[in-house]
Amino acid sequence: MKPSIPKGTRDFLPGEVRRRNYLFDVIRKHFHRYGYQPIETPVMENLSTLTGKYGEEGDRLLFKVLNNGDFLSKADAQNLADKDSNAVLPQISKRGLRYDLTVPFARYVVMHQNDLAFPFKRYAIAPVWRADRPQKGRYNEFYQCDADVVGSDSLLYEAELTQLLDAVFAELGLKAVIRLNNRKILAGLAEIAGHADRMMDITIAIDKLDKVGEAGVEKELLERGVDAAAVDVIKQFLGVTSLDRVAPLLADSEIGRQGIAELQTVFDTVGPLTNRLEFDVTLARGLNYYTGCIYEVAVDTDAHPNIKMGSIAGGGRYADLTGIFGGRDLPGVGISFGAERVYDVLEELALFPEDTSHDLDYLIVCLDDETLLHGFQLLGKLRSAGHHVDLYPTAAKLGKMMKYADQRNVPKVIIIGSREAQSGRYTVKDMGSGEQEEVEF
RNA sequence: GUGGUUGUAGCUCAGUUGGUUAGAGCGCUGGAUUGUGAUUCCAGAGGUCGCCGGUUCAAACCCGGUCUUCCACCCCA
Repeated sequence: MKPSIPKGTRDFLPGEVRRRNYLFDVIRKHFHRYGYQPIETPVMENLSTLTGKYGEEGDRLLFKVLNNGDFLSKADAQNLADKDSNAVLPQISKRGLRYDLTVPFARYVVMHQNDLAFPFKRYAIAPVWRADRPQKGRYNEFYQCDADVVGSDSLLYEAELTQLLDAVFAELGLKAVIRLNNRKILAGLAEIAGHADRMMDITIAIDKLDKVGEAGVEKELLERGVDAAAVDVIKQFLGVTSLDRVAPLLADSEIGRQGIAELQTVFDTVGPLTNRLEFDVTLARGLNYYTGCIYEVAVDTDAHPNIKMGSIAGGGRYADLTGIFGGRDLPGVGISFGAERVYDVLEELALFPEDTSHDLDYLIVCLDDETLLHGFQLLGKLRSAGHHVDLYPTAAKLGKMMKYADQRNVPKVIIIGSREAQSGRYTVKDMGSGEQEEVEF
């Protein structure tokens, strides 16, 4: 049988894992520096925890785990006969793989609220699963790197998370654009347009501006049942890129003014950044639990032209996530790095540091059985001194061993023959330059 | 979930209107070189043409199904 792995999943070679770890380490370091604490939750949650939190579309993309045992005997015979998947599903599956890290976090906060000090700041770097159709930069299993804080509605956290996003991309050497908006501005926009109840339809449509253009947005709005007069109002907002200019448009909306004020506070407090920070009224973000500021980060195509990649990080504030699980209604705000996409971009731009290309400092090779034992002893000595060292385990032909060293990308090879074993002066070859010198350890 | 696309050696890909024995480059193995990889030269091994079925005297090639890849939607990191 031919081995394979499920669609949308991947194996990683050692070099890829080193580069991924570098990326995770950078992100983790900054999470830690900003005072976020690590937590862990199961990869499986009860399906009841997950369903209904991501909208109808999200429910479809949840991976369901089949119950154990004779699960079909407990399913309703009529539902089975009708092949009614939706009706049978809850009878045969009570668990599912997590779809993101935020909803499990909300569940976690409610379950452990008496053990946590609020505001509670946590981070998690872990895989999530979505039964989406795979594309480039889009997998069924992928890692998210989340930092969230619950238990405070201070806008300083919005500013802090903006700084955190900025700091991570600055260290990675990736020029990014951090785009900011506020759901309250979108609510205000919908209100001004006379469709306060249609905010979702409106935001989904205007979110596509950069993709389909103004005419495309107009078409989509009309298709979604927004009348022509409202479309004209909405169009006024589309080209606006500054808060000052959008404020007068929202003067008659209480919630709109609130959104403006919140964003203004964030812009005023965030301080100097390495990357660009922009207000973008067309930024919507799908997850419907966001209620306040929303973030999205993209590669800065001025600095890195030819990079085609969707958003590489995102986040936002949610007012009522824990309420769903019956806890105190704690406000929260968080961000998430799309590790896979950031990885792909770093790879494409060759931004990974050189030292992620190898794992060893030295490889020891020995020319005969007598010196092999000598090599093994040197191996232990160098390892004790903190070096990353490996030994070729037999006395093979030197050419073969050098080739192995080359494949493992070892920077230096220590060659031990009878000459070296006797003198204690080892021949060390620099694989980059090809030069050799004699060294005593 | 909808529509399309891809699959041939370890990798990247050729392969004519269906016609004998399916090729190349890189990689791999061995040798030139029993103390030198990456560079040079020589030789060799390696393929159920994704899988299942159908059409045909004959299928890598045509048809159906299925899996996979990538793309556009939907949605999203």
